[in-house]
Amino acid sequence: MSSIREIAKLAGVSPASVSIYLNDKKTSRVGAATKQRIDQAVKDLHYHKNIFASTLSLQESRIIGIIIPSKMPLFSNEYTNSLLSGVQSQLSNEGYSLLFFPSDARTSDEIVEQQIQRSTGCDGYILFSTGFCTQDHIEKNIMELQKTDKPFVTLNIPEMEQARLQVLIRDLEICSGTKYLLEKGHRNIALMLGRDGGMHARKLYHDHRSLLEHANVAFDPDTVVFGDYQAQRAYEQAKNLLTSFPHLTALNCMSDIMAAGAILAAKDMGLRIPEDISIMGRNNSLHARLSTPAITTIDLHIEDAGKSAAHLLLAAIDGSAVSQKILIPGTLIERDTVSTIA
Amino acid sequence: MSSIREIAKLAGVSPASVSIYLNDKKTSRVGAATKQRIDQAVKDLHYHKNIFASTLSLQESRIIGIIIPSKMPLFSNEYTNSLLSGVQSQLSNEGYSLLFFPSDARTSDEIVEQQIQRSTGCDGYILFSTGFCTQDHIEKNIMELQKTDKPFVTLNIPEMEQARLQVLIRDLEICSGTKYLLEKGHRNIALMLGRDGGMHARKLYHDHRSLLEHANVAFDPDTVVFGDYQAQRAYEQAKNLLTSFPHLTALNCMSDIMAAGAILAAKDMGLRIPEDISIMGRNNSLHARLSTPAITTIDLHIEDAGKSAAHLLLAAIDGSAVSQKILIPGTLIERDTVSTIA
DNA sequence: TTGTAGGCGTTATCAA
DNA sequence: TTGATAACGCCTACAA
Repeated sequence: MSSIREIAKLAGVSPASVSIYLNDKKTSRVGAATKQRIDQAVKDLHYHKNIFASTLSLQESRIIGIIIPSKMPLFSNEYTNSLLSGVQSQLSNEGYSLLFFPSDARTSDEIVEQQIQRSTGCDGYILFSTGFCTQDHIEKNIMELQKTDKPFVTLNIPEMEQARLQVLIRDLEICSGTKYLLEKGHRNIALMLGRDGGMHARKLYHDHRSLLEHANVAFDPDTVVFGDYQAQRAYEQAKNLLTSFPHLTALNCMSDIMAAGAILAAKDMGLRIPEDISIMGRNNSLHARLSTPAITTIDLHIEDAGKSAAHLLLAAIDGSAVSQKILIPGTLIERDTVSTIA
Repeated sequence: MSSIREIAKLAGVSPASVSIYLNDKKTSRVGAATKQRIDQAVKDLHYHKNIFASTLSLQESRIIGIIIPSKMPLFSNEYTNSLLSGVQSQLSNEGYSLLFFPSDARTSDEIVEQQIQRSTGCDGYILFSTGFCTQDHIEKNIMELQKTDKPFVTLNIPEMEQARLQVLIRDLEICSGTKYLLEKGHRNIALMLGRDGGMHARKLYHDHRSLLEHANVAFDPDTVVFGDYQAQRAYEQAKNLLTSFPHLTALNCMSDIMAAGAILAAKDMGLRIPEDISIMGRNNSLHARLSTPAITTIDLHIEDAGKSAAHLLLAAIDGSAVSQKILIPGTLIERDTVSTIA
C-alpha cells in the first residue's frame, strides 16, 4: 500500500507537493516538470489516496451512512430498494459514497445504536423506517442520531417533532385507496395491511376507519388484517376475507405485491376481477403493470422521495438547510382491477 | 465530535487506557474503578469511536467495497439486488460494512477506475458484472483491482483466467432453458436476450445455437433478439417475433420480467399459453410466481451466489483462501407456461 | 516553487 | 495497573 511519502521520494519532491498537486491538478504551486514526475510515480506505484487518512485530516469523508432498522436482509424489499435507488443516484451525482452497516441486534432500536457505533466519521445519515419500527423505537433512533451532531434526514417516517429534516411520503399517511374505492361506490371494503406494530400500517388503519365513518359506512374491525407484505400471506388472508365476508366488494391492499397475492386468491375462488371483486394496490411497481388484470394502484413516487432526501441532506451538510419537511404526494393510476358500483 | 483524549481527560486516565478498555471490556489492564469512570465519560460525551482513525491505525477497516460497473441507478435491478442481498447478509453476520461508490463516468472500465480511486482502505472487494460489461472492460477491471493488493472476488462474471476468486452462476453459461424446451419436443424456439455486447447474453446466444445444432434443428439468427431486460421492450419484441415467425412454438427469455412482457404480448395477440405458445423465464423471481399463468423458469439461486462470494472474500481476507471457483448450478422450476409437443 | 512540522483520532510498544 | 510516545497516511500553515 504505497503512501504519499513513497510517491514523494520516488519523484524527488516533498509529500506536501504531491498532496497539493493530486488534489488540484492545475495548481501553480507545483512546477510542470515536477508534476510529470509525480504522475509517473503515481502510475509506477499504483498509488491511490487513502480515504481514511484523508477523512481524518479533512474531517470530511464524503460518505453518507444509511440506517435501516430492519432485521430482514437488505436489498430484498422492492419498496426500500426504490427509495435507496433514488438516494444513491442523487448522492452519486455529488460524489458521495454510501455506507451500509452490519448489525446482529434483534430490535430496531438496538440495530440503530449498533450501526451508529460503527459510523462515526460519516458526513450525514439517512434514516429509513421499516415495518419493524414502533413509534418508541423511532424516537429513540432519532435521539441517538442527534447525539452524533451530524445532519440526518428521516425518510418515509411519519411526521416527528424531533426530526429537523424529513421527507414524507404522503400516501402512507392518508389512506387514499379507500377514498378512491368509496368514490367508485364501494361500501364494503376490506383493508390488507403490512406488519402490525409498524407505524405506517397503524396510520393507514386509522385513516381507513375515519374515511369510512365520514362516509357513513359501518366499520368492522375484522375486515382489517395485518400481514407481512408477502404475496403468500396476502393470498391466504384474501381467501379468508372473501369467504368470511361474502358481501365484500373491494380489497384495499397496502402494496402491489399483496394485491397480486389477493388477485391469485380471488381467481382461485372463481371470482372475476373487477366484476365480482375490486382490488387496489399501492406503489405502482412493476408487478402492478405486469399483472393480468393490470392493477389499479397509487404511484408513491418512491424514487423521488429518495432523491429528495439525498438532496436535503446535502443541503444540510453544506449548511444551507436547517429545518425542512418535504411532502411527496401520491398519484392515482387507474387500471383494470376496480369497478364502479352504481 | 468527542475524541478518546477528551474521554481520558474527563475520566482522569490516559488515552491508552481508554482505548484498551473500550476494545476489551474485560481487560485486566484497567482497574474496576477506572472502568466505571470511563463508562460514565463515554455516556456523558456521547462518545463513539471514529472508524476512520481506527482503520488508519489498525490497517483494517472491516469495510468491503462493492464495485458495480453500471451507469444505471443502483438498486433498481432485481437480479443485482438479490446478489447484493446475499452478499450483505453474509458480510453483516461477520460484522462487515458495505461501501458503494459514486461515479460519473460513462463506460464500465472508467466507472471501475473511479470507484477504486475512492476505495483505498477497504479490506476487500466484490466485483459485479452487468449487461454493460464487455470482455475487454472486465479484464481491465480485474487488472485494476489486482493493483490494489487487496483480495477481491468476481461475482457472476464469466470465467476469467486472471481472477483468483470467482463465483459463477452456471446457468448463465449454459442455455438450459433451450435444453429443456428441446426435451419437451419444441423445435421452433426463439431466444430473447438482454443487452447486446453484454458477456452473458453473448454466451447464451452461443450455447443456444449449439444446443439447436446438436439437436439437428436449423438455426435462424433472426429468431434471436437483444433487448434491455425491460418488460416493455420484451413485449414489443415478442409481438414482432410471433408475427414474423408464426411457426414458433416457444420463446426462451433471459429473465422472468422479459417473460412477463412476452406473456402480455401473446395474450394481446389472442394466443393461449402454453397451448399456442410456450414461454420460459429465468430467475425464479416473484414475477414468475405471481404471473398468470405462473412462469416455468430456472432458479439461479442468486442470493446463494451472493453469500458464497461474501464467504469466499472473508476467507481470502483472513488468508485461508487463495484461489477458488465456486459454481452455482440452476434448478428447473416447472410451472404452467411450457407445453409438451408430441 | 518547494520543504518542514504538527495535527486529525486511534492503537501498540515500551517503560514506569 | 498505568502513562508517554510513536505510528498509521494525509493535509495545511508556515517557513524557506
